[in-house]
Amino acid sequence: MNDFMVFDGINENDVKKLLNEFNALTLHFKKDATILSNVSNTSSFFIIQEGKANIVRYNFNGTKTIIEKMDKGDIFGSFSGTIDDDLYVIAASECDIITFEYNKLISRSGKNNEAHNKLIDNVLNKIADKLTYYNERIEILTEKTIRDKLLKYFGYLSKKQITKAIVIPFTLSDLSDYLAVDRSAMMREIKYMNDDGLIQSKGRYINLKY
Amino acid sequence: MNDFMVFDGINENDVKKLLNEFNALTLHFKKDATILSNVSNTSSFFIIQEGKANIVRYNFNGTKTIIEKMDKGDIFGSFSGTIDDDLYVIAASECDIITFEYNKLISRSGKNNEAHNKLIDNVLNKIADKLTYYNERIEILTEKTIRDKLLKYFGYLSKKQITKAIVIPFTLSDLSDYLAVDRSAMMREIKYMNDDGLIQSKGRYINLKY
DNA sequence: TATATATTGTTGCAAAAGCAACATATTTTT
DNA sequence: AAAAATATGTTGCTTTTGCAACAATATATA
Repeated sequence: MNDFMVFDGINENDVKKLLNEFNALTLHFKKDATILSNVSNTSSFFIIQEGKANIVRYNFNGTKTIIEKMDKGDIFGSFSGTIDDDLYVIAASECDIITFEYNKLISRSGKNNEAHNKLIDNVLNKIADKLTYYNERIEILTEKTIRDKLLKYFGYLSKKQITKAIVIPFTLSDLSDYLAVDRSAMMREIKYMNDDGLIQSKGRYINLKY
Repeated sequence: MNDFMVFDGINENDVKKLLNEFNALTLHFKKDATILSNVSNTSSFFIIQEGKANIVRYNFNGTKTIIEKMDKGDIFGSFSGTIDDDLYVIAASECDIITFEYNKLISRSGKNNEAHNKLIDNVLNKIADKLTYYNERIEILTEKTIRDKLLKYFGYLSKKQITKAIVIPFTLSDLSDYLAVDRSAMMREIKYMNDDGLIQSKGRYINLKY
């Protein structure tokens, strides 16, 4: 989701010491393996050391919904935010996951304070980033029309990519999922926006004309 | 949003000491006063000690949107999550706000460790709650039809209120805002749901029949 | 207790969006 | 390089939703 790691700013030795104190485990998963079931009930804390993972809901009708796509450096655990118990974390690629008890993170011992402080700071920042990301999505989803959703999304993207020549970072199908609209209806709207001169686009490459 | 305070589990004396160390200020605001403008750029941390406040966006066309309603015990600051700069925090009632530099919270001195640890734990939990709340809203907003949105919302509410005889905790107008749908269309759908025997409702009082 | 203000409830009509069923293009796998 | 699998692009038709403009209650304020 964001590009920093929770161990940034802590030297490698201190990271080792901390993980040791926490009785942390590093687990390896193959693609599509279940990393965690029943997300809301875990007392553990997870860090994606390497690879990708998704938070997924399996719906009663057999379909699955990707609640969140996570990358290297992302964290998850019961704080990931849900009151549902049908959520899973699934490896989206081969990945290495560090895990330890959430309590260890919070309750500090005397030693290694600097490193521990920095870690907590990083975790807070990570969660804050997650909040920002969620907030952004809510802002988009509360827009009434597909066009307004697209415009808001493009706006955010333009801000992040610091250009009006934006590139959608996933497939258009995924975009329609993200915006929670029908894909064909979204394609139609993109066409209309081209017709109206609002944008000039080809596939995932979009030029904002405003 | 949730019912615990960030100072829960810390004795009053330690709270005072901490706030002193943090150079915290307690500010009083009258209803509709601006507590904070440019939310995303603050380096301060805020706690609602008493009263209510809203995170609000003033749209270019003059309308305002309530992004989040906050109560006693809620916290806000740049972590509140937004990349926009047109957000304000407005007092929704008379209120007392505690504020100090976010840095003070993170960087721990030698003394008062127990209390400080507990505070950070509470803050993490608060933010995690916020995440849960946001996540829930996203889940609802991604439902396709108004009926599905209502059903999902009612489901969550039923879980929280531990009954099928739920009471919507705000006006139906506010509910339509929360669901991001037209109010009259929502009213119509509620009527249809009554007709279909899915629910039995009168105003904000709803009996789930499933 | 009037009066004003806010909330709930209702409806016809128009606009937007979803669905389904394709064709075409691109990417991945064998 | 073929074949298979994904992804993109398009359209007619139907359903859902939004909008606007009300009436009827309920709640707050003078």
